Amino acid sequence: MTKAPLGNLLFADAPMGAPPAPGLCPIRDVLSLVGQKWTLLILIALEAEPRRFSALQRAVGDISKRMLTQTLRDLERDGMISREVFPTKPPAVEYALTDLGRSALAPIAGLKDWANRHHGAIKAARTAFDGV
Amino acid sequence: MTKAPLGNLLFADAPMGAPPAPGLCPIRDVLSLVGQKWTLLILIALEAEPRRFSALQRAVGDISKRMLTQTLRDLERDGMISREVFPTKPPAVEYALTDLGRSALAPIAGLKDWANRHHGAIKAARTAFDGV
DNA sequence: GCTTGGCGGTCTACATACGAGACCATATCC
DNA sequence: GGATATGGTCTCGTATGTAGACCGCCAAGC
Repeated sequence: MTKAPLGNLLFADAPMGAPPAPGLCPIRDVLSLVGQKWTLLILIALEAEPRRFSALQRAVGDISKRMLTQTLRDLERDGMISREVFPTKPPAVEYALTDLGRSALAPIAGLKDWANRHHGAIKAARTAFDGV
Repeated sequence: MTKAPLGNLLFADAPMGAPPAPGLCPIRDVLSLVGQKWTLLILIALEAEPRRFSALQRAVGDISKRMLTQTLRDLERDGMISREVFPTKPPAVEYALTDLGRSALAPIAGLKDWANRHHGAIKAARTAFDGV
């Protein structure tokens, strides 16, 4: 019973026994998105209002175009944001949160709260550990 | 006012204007831990009871000793788990969740719930996107 | 005509993260 | 002596993440 490796089920309700196929474990899937460096930042930047490519880059500040493009693609692929192209003279591209993307902000806020509450403890633990 | 790049504050309450120093942004810090491949798996494996090194490796299933060691070190450094060595003949080492580590399981559960609820939508969006 | 600058990206190069497996010292079992 | 188990470290090669230069298009300035 407990013989099936955790890696296959990843504390989700996925079937056991199978090799760790992609898409098998919800949490793993979601984390591989959320865990990326810029994902959350972009979601937050879009929370208030839709933004265009360059506006996003300016808002985030230190992200390269390459990473911005890639992260936006990933988010779009997962249905978290929408991408709309306006055929203006210099073509404008606007990105906006979808309902799915907006719904993700709630659990993320929970994580953010935890982070803010316990960040001091983490930093203290780190200092103590490194000081040894 | 909105001139300070988001990257510096990372939607947390960190002071603005400074370069993105490590440890400045709680969320970034926490995510760099949680976003690692094995971190959550190990926290989950330790949720029920403390475990020894080899027991952890067997529980997770497909993790190498190298990654197990490294992830455990990181978790210990951040005060999420404790490490206790028993001077038995073949020395035994037991890992357990600290209070801090245990407190992190709550927000993680929130994320897990969201993942389970919306994983279908994400997979559908992915299929649609890839099918284009 | 020529340059300069913004827009929305792609392409190339490097650093880090990850994975597979050898190796170590000790001790027990057969 | 050989196999097994303990808790690791070390080296190597590969996958992935990240940054920075580059590109074609168009508009404005001169």
